[in-house]
Amino acid sequence: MKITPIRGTHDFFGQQVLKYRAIQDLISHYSRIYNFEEIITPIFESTDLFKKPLGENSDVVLKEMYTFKDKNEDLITLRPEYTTPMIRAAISNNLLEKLPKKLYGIGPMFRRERPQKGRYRQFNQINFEILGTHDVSSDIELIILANSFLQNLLPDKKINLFINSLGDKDTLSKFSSALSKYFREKKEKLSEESQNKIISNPIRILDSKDPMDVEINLNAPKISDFYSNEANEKFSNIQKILKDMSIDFSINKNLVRGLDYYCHTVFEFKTLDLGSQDTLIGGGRYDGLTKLLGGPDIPGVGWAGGIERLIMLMDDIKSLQKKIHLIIINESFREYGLKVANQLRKENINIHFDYKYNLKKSLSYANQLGVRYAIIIGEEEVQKNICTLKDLNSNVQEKKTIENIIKDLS
RNA sequence: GCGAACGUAGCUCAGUUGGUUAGAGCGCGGGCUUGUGGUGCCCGAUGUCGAGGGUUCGAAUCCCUUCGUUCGCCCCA
Repeated sequence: MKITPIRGTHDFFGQQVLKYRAIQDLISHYSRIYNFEEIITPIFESTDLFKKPLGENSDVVLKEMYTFKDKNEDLITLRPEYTTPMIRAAISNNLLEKLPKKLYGIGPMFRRERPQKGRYRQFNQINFEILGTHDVSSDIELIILANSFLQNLLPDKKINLFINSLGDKDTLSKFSSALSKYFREKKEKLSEESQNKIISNPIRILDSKDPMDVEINLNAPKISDFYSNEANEKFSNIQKILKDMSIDFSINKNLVRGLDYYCHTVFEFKTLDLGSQDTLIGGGRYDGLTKLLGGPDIPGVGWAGGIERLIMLMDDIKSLQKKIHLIIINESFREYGLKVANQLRKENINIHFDYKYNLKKSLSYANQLGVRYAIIIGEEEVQKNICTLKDLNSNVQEKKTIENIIKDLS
C-alpha cells in the first residue's frame, strides 16, 4: 500500500494550517471592505471550458492539465486555474444581470508540472475578479487590494509590483505579427524553445531568460508603438493614479503572462525570497473571456495569488488564547475534575483535560505545550470544593474556588 | 518534459580506499523526586541506511532501475 502522498501534493498541519486560516481570514476581511462576494465552484469541469480560453498552444493546456474520461466518456479536467470556472459559474447562475459583479474564491488548483519549491501539482489559490466594467478604477482597485493584502500579511518582506499593458485585441494581433516578422529574421540566433514559438506564440519569446534571446529582445518591436489611443490613455491613467497613491511599481514591457485571455493591464507581485517560483500574485484584464465562454460580451479583470507561496514567507503564528491544562492527581478524583472542566468550558475557557493522572508527567507535558496555566486537583481540593491554579511562567500557585478562577481568567 | 545534486533514528547530521554488532546531538521513554514542570545527573530504545535489483567472500559505501525532495530550464500562483 502506498502511504506517501502523491507527488506534488502535501498535507497541511500545525503552523501551515494556522497560516492557511490566517490568510483566509485576511482575505475575507478584504472581501468585505472591497465588497466582493464569495463563490465556491466544483474542482472539476468539462475539459472544453479550459481549452480555448487558456489557449490551445499554452503550456497549461498542452501538458499540464489533469484530464480524464468520465464513465460516460465525457472529458473532465481538474481546474488548473480559477478565473474561467468562476466566470462559467457566473454565467450558469445568471449572476451577470447587475454589473459589475465582484467575485472572489479560494481553493485548490491542479497542474501536472515538475514539483519544485513553491510549485506543486495541487496548490491553493485566491482569486478576485471584477466582471462587467472597462473602467480603469477596477484595475486600480484590484492592484491596491492585492498590495494592501500583501503588506498586511507580510509587512517585513520586500515585494515588487510589475505592470504592463498588452493593449487591446487589435494591438495584440498587430504586435504579434510584427514580432513574428522580426524573430523570423533572427531565427538562427534564437534558442530552440523560442524558435518553436515564432509562429504559435511570439509574444512569449519576450520573457525568455536565455541570454541570446534577451539580447535579441532588446531591439524587438515595442508593444507601446501598437497601442491604440484608448489603450495608451488607460495605461498612463493607471500609472498616474498608482504614483499619486504612493504605490511603488515598475513597468516591465516583457511581462506578457502565459494565458491567452489577457489584454490591456497585466501585473505581477514578485518576491526575491522564493528562488525561481517568485510570483505571489498575478493578474490582468481579460475583456473577451466572458463572451468566449458563452456569456454576455462584457469585460473583466482579476488576479490570482498562490497560498503555498504566501505561507512560505509568513512568520510562525503564536496562539493568544488562554489555555488551561487540567491535572487530576489520581483517577479517584476524575469525576470532580470533569465537572470543573465542564464549568470552565461553559465560560468559553480552553481546557486540556489531562488523561495521565500523574502530576509530574502532566506538568512536564503542559510545559512542552507552552501552556500558561495549570489547574491541579487532588484530595484537598475535592474535599474543600476548590482548585489549585498554577501559573507556569511565574511558578506562583494558589487555591481558589472555581468562581474566582473564572473571574481571574476572564 | 529536459539537466543536475541529494535521500542514514522523530529532527539536524557524521560514517575513512567496500570489512564484522551503523554513530552523535536534539527530541523521546524511565529513574534520581509516590502532590509540582522548565535546569542538572544516571539509564534506555532509537533504524527495512528511500525502495528494488546487481557486482562482491562481504555493500550505507560501487553499478543499474525506480520513488521522493531540492536547484536550474520550462511554466506559473
